[in-house]
Amino acid sequence: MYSFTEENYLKAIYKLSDNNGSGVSTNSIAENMQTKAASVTDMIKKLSDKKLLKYEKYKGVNLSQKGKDVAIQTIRKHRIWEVFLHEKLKFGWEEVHEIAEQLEHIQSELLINKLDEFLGYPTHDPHGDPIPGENGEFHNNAFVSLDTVEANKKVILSGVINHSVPFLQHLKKIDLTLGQKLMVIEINEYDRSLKLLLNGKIEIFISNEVAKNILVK
Amino acid sequence: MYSFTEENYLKAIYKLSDNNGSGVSTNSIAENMQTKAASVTDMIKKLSDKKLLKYEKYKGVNLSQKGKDVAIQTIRKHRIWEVFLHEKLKFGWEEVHEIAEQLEHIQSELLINKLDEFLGYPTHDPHGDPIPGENGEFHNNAFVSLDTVEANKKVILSGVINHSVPFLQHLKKIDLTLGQKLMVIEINEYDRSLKLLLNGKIEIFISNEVAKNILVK
DNA sequence: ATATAAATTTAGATTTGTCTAAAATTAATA
DNA sequence: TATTAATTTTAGACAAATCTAAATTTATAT
Ligand SMILES: [Mn+2]
Ligand SMILES: [Mn+2]
Ligand SMILES: [Mn+2]
Ligand SMILES: [Mn+2]
Repeated sequence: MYSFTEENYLKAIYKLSDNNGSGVSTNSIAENMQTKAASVTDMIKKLSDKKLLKYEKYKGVNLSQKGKDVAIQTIRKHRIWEVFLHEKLKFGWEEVHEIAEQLEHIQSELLINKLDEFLGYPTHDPHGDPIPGENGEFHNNAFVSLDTVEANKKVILSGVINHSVPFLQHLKKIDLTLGQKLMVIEINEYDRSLKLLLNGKIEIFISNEVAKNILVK
Repeated sequence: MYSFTEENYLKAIYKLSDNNGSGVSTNSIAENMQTKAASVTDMIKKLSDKKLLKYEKYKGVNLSQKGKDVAIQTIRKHRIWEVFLHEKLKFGWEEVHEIAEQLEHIQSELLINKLDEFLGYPTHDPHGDPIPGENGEFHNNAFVSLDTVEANKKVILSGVINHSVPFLQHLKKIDLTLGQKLMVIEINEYDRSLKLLLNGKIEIFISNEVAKNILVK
């Protein structure tokens, strides 16, 4: 139905939309897609012709309902594939994104629904991001970032805000993985760094910078 | 590394090669790929420049070792994905090919090897075709077509020669599925049609045309 | 051996997606 | 407000893959 490139543009524009009604700028899309502004202008003209977004010269773009639908379905496919790669094929959570970038463009609704069933209808991907349903509905995840959690409360590591490979590798290195049970046992007032208890056993220290980027429930 | 189109051309040429040293003709490639001869000429020039095949004007093409390697790895990916779709996602054997045509182009050696491991290193795809190993080695399957099997010998349905969707749907309709235990209990001399016993229970009749296209072991 | 037919290649165009450099518009600043 | 700066769009080109129509080469038939 839609090309790889079209799906990637729609996904990028969707992620850059703040729902403030303000159009997404050409430059921000170009930066996000690692391409040039001129290429973006060319492409948004095509997407506009196909009624996937509304485009006003020099004013940026806004996705139409149709455009949002395609973007959300692409995100759904991406995140379901990430779950498969992590849960079934045992890829690290820092490895799944790149491969899912390819798999998200496979065209078969039946495939993604059967895969969803095979995985037991997961609600979140390995980074803690919610997986939209078949009809595009998002259920809000009530995750909070670890730096806001009070001391001596048991929580479960459920996601990350920073998705970068270096950050994910760092978490892996200090044994902070998805599903990990943990408790804040000390909060240093000075720099808001934390002492954590993992699985009721090991104690580790993390900086506030790291804590801000960890989601727990 | 190589584009979808390049992989598809190499796969088609590989399948059309008879190993007689005789070049694969432009027209046969065009027919196989559902494209025009002129497009084939354009593409084989590019593949020749990349040393993936040897091309002599008006004389057809022969894959180089490099070209064969790419073709075989693409076939490997295709067949492993078919096993996944059939075994894990419960797609019918008439449905897997089309989706595998897309999945075979996903680029990640690690992915296909982890998938291979996840599936328990399958040796054959859902149509009974052998899956080449990581280094391209084919192990010969010793399957025989059902019309050559003598009466009262127990065999297992292990593959098909005709891969067409209508043929596979017909087999499904008459309960002939992969792994089915069966025995020839009567061979009609007149038209070489067969009476079969399925799972030691049900008796069915099949024509010689059907029997010729079924592989058993 | 010539003529006709079939297969193959070339010439020239098209579509998709990209780019650089230049022009036009909008935003920022003095 | 006038000038400069930043953003965005256009113009023109390019690579990949495809096509149609015409030219060329090879095969077949008289
Ligand atoms: Mn991702
Ligand atoms: Mn993710
Ligand atoms: Mn197949
Ligand atoms: Mn197959």
